[in-house]
Amino acid sequence: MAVANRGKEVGNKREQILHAAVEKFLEKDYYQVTVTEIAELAEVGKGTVYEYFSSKEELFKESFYYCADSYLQLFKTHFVEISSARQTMEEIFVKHLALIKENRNKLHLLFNERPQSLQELQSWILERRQELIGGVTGLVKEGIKLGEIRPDVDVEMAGRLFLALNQMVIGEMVILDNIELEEERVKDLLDIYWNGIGYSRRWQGH
Amino acid sequence: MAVANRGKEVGNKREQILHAAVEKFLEKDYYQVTVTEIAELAEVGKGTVYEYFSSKEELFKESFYYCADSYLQLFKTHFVEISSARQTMEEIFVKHLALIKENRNKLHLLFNERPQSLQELQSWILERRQELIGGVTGLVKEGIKLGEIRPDVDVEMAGRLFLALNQMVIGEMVILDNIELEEERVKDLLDIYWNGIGYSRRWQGH
Amino acid sequence: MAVANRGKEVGNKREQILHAAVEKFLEKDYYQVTVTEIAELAEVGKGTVYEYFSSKEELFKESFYYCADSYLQLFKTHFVEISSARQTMEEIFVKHLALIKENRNKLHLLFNERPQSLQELQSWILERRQELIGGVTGLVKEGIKLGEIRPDVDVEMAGRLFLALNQMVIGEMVILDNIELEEERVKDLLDIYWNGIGYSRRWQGH
Amino acid sequence: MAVANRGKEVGNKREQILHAAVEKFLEKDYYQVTVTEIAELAEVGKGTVYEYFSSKEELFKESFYYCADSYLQLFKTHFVEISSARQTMEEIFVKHLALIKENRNKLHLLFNERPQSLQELQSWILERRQELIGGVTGLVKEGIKLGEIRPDVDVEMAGRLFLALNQMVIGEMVILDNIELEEERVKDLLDIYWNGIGYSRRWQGH
DNA sequence: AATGAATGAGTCTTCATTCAT
DNA sequence: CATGAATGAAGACTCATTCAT
Repeated sequence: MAVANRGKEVGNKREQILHAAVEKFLEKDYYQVTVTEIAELAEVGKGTVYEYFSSKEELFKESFYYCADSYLQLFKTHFVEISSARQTMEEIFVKHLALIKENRNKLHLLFNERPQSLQELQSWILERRQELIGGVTGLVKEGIKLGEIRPDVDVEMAGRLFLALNQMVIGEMVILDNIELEEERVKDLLDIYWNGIGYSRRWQGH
Repeated sequence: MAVANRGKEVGNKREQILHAAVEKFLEKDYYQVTVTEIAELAEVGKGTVYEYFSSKEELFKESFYYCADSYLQLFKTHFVEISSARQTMEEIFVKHLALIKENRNKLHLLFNERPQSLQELQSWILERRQELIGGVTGLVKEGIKLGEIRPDVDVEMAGRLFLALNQMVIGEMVILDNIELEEERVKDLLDIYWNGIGYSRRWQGH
Repeated sequence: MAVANRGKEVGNKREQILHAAVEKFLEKDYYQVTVTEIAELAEVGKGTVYEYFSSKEELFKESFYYCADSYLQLFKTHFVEISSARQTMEEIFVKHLALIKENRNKLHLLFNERPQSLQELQSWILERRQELIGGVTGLVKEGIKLGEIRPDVDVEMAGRLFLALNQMVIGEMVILDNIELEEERVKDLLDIYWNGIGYSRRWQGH
Repeated sequence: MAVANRGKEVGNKREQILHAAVEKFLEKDYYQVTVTEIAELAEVGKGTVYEYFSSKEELFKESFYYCADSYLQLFKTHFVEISSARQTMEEIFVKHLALIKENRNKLHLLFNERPQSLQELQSWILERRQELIGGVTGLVKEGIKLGEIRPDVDVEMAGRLFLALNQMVIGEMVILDNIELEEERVKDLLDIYWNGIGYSRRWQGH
């Protein structure tokens, strides 16, 4: 018994269950995952799940928060002390790609079907989203201050578009996962975002 | 008359049910909508639903296809005989916005979570998506030929980004529906797409 | 239309339906046959079935009677004017075998699952059975009178056993249909019935 | 005690359900018995039935096997170490009769109509039947070796007929249950089987 | 007479949750 | 704390029967 428990901390069981839940919710729909299944994978009794989580919905929410965390962190750590908007965006973008490659699964959960009935979760997502938008919009403003971004740009739209860009990459790789985006091509996306696709004087000059 | 009506009647019942289904599926999860509920809304017997649709899954698929149709048409009608890529994109973009305003609901279904278990549906969506990507990529190529778009752009990425742009608008308006995008601001998005956000010489010249 | 109807009599529809029903009930359980199925095979509308038969149960009963008829006839025609019990039994036995070979299907219905709820049918079967038993018992009595059958035999048991013999052949061939009984071997059965299996003086004498 | 009881308890619930199922299936058709009904009779929740049996079909099969067991045992225990075929057959026959009187109900299930759709069950029955036939055929062969049975008899047919004899008794008593066979008369059947009904020299000598 | 669209009662089965041990 | 046997509400689906045309 001691051996079996080696390395396991207090609060261990809760985590076992949470991990099992995440694994299952990544694999299948909320509705297609059964509590029994999770309990089995976590190697605990079905009743034990209810010792730590009040319901299947709660368990899903916690799983979702758990998976969302690293994703949100990625952005947040870049919203402070910017020396260059362009560079920061590139960093976010590249790390984003790396994160996806590493955690393809974890992210999947974020975009899987989730029960609309979990109103609390929906609100949470909206709030986080507002935070993100606020963050990237701030980034754009900073870029304008720094003279990197043209001052007539609609800062909020620009921010939202940057998010959309990032999420597009997720869409391609995680949801549809039928494409293996190379870093090069992904950077092209950012280039388009920065320079536009239009053939202006700038390019004519070449 | 009898003959003409018989056909209509049949179509009517089927449509009644389909409309009811769409309405319900817009309101709730696939799994949270019951066939009984749909039958009641359609004001037909439960068994009648099964006269026209072989299963709940089929009913959902048909609902989805029904809602997807106008959306897909929007793009497809613009993929032929282009005189200007910029103008075409603007047209698509504006009509897209109009469509959203008119059919907020129908579109909602397209972007709602859908059960991954409906594998056939997933494939259908992927295929349609590939078509769309092909279409917009073609549009970009055309733009290059016409000298509107810079030739060094990654055409596929540019195409995908255009799609992402459009879908972003949906995301903002339909899914989150917490914002009432004005046409002006939406056009700003397209401007960013075309000219980029970067402060290049072009802007410095002003 | 005239061509399609050629050879069809009045009362035709009823027979079409009955034949279709028999065919279906031979193929599958009462409960696994649907009225729709029968109507389709009979090439009539579902409602038409109910014009001629008041219910599915009634339709089954009629099908059963129809199939039972030829079987019962076989015996009945031999219960009159007997010159030799042994010979009559052989005749019945051989014809029985022939009937089975010809109508394997029709007989199948008689032994297929039938809804116990059809009390009326159960009674009918019991009555017919009593008739048969009466008949064969009479045959045995006749045999005794004619000096062919030993007078100390329990006539009713002997009669019932003769029936069992016949039904065994059906059991082997129709229900289990995993054996192709040759006429020779079947006659051996009758021989056993007539002479017993015991090694009595009779045989010792050889 | 706890351990011993736990096992018993589990067995008990399963048996409760099985007994209830047998009772119901004896009473009515497979298709006319509902799982709810069985659960009620067993005094357990509907869901509990599915804890112990994966489906209604499975429950029926188990009920059938349960009922078939004692019947099959009866024969099997007599297929070893025979000193007299005649005596063994009599023993089987008499015990068969006793078994019927005791377990009229359980046996009923065996000879009730059963849904042909339960293919697995049909196979099982055929296999058991082959075993029985093999057994009784062996018995006949033994009888020939022992000089009790005439050597020119078709052993398989003789075996099958012996089975038919036994089943006839069931048929008369259990299925039709309109007759209360006395042991005497039943033995007469065996006598016919052994000595035949024919009036040979043997009898003329009396 | 003939039809077949419409119906809804009735079934099996699943699974989140509870609670006695 | 931990368990898992027991539960029953809920839902998809079938099909005999009816009835308007």
